[in-house]
Amino acid sequence: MDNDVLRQAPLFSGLNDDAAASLDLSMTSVSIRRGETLFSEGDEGRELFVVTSGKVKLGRTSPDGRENLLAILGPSQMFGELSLFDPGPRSATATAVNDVELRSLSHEALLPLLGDHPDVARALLHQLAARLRRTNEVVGDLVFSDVPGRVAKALLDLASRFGRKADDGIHVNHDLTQEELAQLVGASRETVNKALADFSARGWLRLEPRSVVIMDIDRLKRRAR
Amino acid sequence: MDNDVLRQAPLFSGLNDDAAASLDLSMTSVSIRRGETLFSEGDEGRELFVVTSGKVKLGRTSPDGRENLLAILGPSQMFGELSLFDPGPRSATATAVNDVELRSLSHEALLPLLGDHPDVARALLHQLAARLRRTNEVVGDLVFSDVPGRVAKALLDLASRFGRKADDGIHVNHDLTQEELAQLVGASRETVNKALADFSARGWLRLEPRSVVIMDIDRLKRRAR
DNA sequence: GAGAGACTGTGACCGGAGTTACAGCCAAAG
DNA sequence: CTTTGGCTGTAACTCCGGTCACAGTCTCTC
Repeated sequence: MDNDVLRQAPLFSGLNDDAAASLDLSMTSVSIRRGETLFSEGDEGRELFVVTSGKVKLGRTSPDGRENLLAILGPSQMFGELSLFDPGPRSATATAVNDVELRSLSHEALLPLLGDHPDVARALLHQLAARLRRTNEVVGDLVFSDVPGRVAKALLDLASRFGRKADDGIHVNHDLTQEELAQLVGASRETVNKALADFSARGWLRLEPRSVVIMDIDRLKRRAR
Repeated sequence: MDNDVLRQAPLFSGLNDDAAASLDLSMTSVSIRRGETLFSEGDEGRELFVVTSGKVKLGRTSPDGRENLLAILGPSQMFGELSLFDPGPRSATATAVNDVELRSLSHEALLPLLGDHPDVARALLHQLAARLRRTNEVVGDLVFSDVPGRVAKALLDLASRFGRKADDGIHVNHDLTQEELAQLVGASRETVNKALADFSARGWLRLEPRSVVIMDIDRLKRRAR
């Protein structure tokens, strides 16, 4: 198995090398380009995906066409498993944020693993529990925090996953438009723009297209909670 | 095993009678009264609970003391499993809404089951996936719906779980104060009261203390989405 | 059955954030 | 190079819903 990124995915965490290699063989590769969608809300589909490179956004659309992003997923992260454990149509749409490489695993290939490798079951339960915790926190933020607070929090989350330290600050190439960032925090594009402009005016960060450089992470953290 | 309610809990769904009976033996009973709390956010604790009678609310408190309810749980429902699969302090506070009977299962007693009974693992994955789906929907509602819409939706949910059909409508004894209902939908008590008063004025429902009678469920459904 | 405390019902006020409306800007396409 | 379309930056206007402030009602205790 030639892929470190894949090996770090929670799905593989309980497997020895042999089992991992054999699981890898039963997966297939997919690649999609920025803006293309992998599956849509309402689709049938029983595969699970692991990102090997690039970023994917998971979103839902309201009856009147507005969109809300549930998550931005990067390398090693898994998605699409809900329709697998809780059979039913896909509950969100998966779209490439930039060019993306994925590995996909079918329902049929995964189920036997659960019996043979209890550690896989445990890893998946762990994964879902962690996601549920995180989502509960998002609910709390929507209820308690104002938009600038949620923007700050989203930036910190993106920074922790995609940020790279440099002399002039933490470079976060999130690849998201402000529109997408707004959908991620559940606010309008304009309001998010003003929050960012404000943070920038205070010297907490520098704005760049589809990217920010965080210069004062402590202030940002304080604004977030 | 003398308890049908327990037998319907997802935790037991993959077990034969013997296995269920033996699992039951390793659980202990707990009972608490209205207002008492079972565990609090931040506590250590590695047990999982199943409600056998009554209702429990799961809530989180913001730094400045405001509260948000994640769920109202009734008979056969399970909670507290997050700290079990994703070790860490409890992420919510569990409080009795009325007098409650519970069965509790420790970490140590559950883990071996996962290996021995793959169906249990599958049932739990199913359960968590369903919860995650539901929670994602709550996020969508917070972003897209106004307060009356969320109130309508909450009432419909409570009705589907605790409602009883009668000649004059669906009686929903939710046992929640309007304050608690407000915390459940993420709004202020006053705004929720006004939404309820409005629904009542339109003849969609009748208000009773800690309870409502839904008279026009279709209108309510239309208002909800 | 009187008083206290909790819950419900309503109004006045005000601020945060959505909506609308443009004006730059940049990158890709021709 | 120019044009076009997508993205970013700002301002004016409006309104939903939170806060504050009471009044009315119900229930439980003494």
